Order: sequence, then C-alpha cells, then structure tokens
Amino acid sequence: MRKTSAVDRPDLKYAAYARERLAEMPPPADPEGFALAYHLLHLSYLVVADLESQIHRPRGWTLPGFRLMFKLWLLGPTQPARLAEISAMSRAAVTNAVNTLERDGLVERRPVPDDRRAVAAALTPKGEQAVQEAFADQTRREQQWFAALSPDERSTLTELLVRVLASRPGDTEG
Amino acid sequence: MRKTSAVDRPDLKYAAYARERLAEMPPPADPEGFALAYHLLHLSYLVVADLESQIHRPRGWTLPGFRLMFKLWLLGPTQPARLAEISAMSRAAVTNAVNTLERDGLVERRPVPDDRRAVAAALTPKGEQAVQEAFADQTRREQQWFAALSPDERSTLTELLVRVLASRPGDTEG
DNA sequence: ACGAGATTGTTACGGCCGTAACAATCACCT
DNA sequence: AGGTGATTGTTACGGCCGTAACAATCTCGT
Repeated sequence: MRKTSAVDRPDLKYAAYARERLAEMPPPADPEGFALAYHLLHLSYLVVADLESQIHRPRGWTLPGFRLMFKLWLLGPTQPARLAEISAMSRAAVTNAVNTLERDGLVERRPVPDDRRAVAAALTPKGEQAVQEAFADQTRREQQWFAALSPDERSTLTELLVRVLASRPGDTEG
Repeated sequence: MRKTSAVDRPDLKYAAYARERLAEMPPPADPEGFALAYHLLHLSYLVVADLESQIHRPRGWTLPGFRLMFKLWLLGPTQPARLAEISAMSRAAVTNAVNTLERDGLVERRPVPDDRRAVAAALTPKGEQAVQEAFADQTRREQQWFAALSPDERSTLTELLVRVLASRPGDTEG
C-alpha cells in the first residue's frame, strides 16, 4: 500500500517552502495570499491537464472543444459572440475552436435569419453523441478529483468560489 | 454606485442554468459536481487572464514567465527538469519559456559542474529586479481578487484546495 | 434617408503547452 | 571495462488563446 505525503509532491513541497520564505519578507509579501492563489491556479491546471489527457485526447478531441460542445448541447444553436462572453474568451478563440470542431464534423455553422452578420454554431448528430459519451466520463473523473472532501466540504468550497467570482474586480479597479 | 448581480454575469448565469438542466438528468449527471469543477476552472481562468493582462503584459512579459522567474528567485539557479516537476509542466515547455526569458535578458543558462547533460537556469540582475517589481503588483492584485472573503474564509478555501491537491488521483486510477 | 458608431465574425501573428522523437550523457549491473 | 537502461535538454509539430486589424452589417439619432 503506497502512502503519499506532501514530501512526495514536488509542487506541494515547493509551495510550503515559498510560504516560509515569504513569511520572512516585509509587506507587500503575503504568504497566505500567495498560498491561496498558488493552490487555486495549480489545482485548476492539474485538473485541466488531467481531463485533457485522460478523457478527451484519447477520443481525439480536446477539453476546450468539449466545453464548447457541452454549451451547445445545453443551449442549442448559439452565436459565437454569446459563447465568447459566457466563456470569458475572445471571439477569435471561439472562431478557431469552431473551425476545428467543424473540420471534425462535430459542429456546423448556420446562418441567422434576422442578422446577416451573425452565424450560429450547432451540434451535428455526431457531435451530440460525442458530447454525451464524454460527459459521462468527465463527470466520473471530476468526482474522483473531489472525493477526498465530504459533501458539506464540497458545498463550502463551491460557495466560496462563487462568492469570489461574483465579487471579481473590474478591468481597471485597483 | 454600480451594483452587479449574477444576472449581469453571463458566465454565472450560464452556470446556474446548466445546474438546473443537469438536475433534471439521471446519473451520472451531477449538478453539484459540475458546479464545483466549473467554478474552480472558471475562476482560475479569470485570475490567470487578469494577472496576465493587468500586471505582466503591460510590462512586456507573461504570467508563465513570471512564475518561472519567481521560482528562480526563491530557489536560486535550478535545472529545467526540476522546474518542470515543480510546475507539473513538460520539460519542453520549460525549455521554451527559458528561451523567451533568455532572449529578453531576464534569465541565463549556466553549465552544471557535475553533469554535462544538465543546465541551470538563473536570474540575471535585470531578471531579479523584474521579479521584485512584478511580485509587488501581483500580490496586491491577488489580494483584490479575494478581498470579498474574510481571513477565516480564505483560510478555509486554501485548506480545502490543499486537501484536494494532496489526494489527487493518479494517472491511471479510475 | 443618411451617416456616425457599434457589433459580428474572421484572419494574421506571437506566445504558451503537450506529445513524440532525438542525441548526449549518466548510472548501474555484470 | 562494457553495455543496457534511464535521464537531460532540445527540436518539430499541432492545438489553444489573446491582441489587433479588417470588412460586412446593424443601430440609432438627426
């Protein structure tokens, strides 16, 4: 039975060391602020890399592609501009993602009747099946990631994240 | 005085809608698991994009470049392979990052006496000054991001993230 | 009706990241 | 001493993302 501790994890060991070093420094150094930001970004990075390599790449797709298709699955045909603001991405990134998905036959572009500038991205039947299959796998993998927390703890974590998201600083504040 | 609510935030509005839709679906659909993973990845994405555009790009650098230099600042001259495992990145990504930083005169490569394969990346004086300046700005910006939480709440959030990180699933588990 | 300003989607360019393949070097066992 | 296997750093290639610039189209006030 293999037991893993913080010492076996170079990233956690580094974070602990950095926190100690920052504790010796004068403000604005902030050991606890550093730890919060570091662990948040690092965990997200690991989850993204894991979902990408374990779930989506073996199927020949990507996580960003899946996330876009998942939105189309829930929302139906949607304009790139709306997908961009939902995802907080640039319109150019959506264009590129739709290009790749369209090339693979998972998504198609449709004209919008009322606006000749606009285009709506929509799932093809192949894309819809692809989303449903990957969705089940991704859900199970996400559950594994957070299995170490109790339901109450998971709920607390979600609530704290949402509070930060709802209060996020504007582009020029500060 | 501008008041912002969830309805003004297309991303939060989408997350709430998705959660409702998933609640109507049979397992393995998991509305709360989805919300946790979605908000975690989304918040991280926003913080990364914000630090990049507000702090580092105006100075002519990038967030990944800063994070690498910050590690060198704390650790001293370090081999790319060690930077890669600390950061959970590939060695190729470190090579590319060091190339860019070296081109800009912020980092230099040094031979390692005991191992002729190895190279150590080290901050130049220009790089060291750059890290210190950006560090102060980044710290303040991170504090703004989490100002909506009390110190206790921030501590709880950090602890929950660390628990997940320490228990993370292996490459092939599940 | 018309023109200024905003919006939509696209393209070009550069940076970041992973995988895969490679040569050079090291470690270790026989 | 020799040879197998592992490690180090690099390069090539493709995907993702942002910014900036662009043409086409829509909106709205006059």
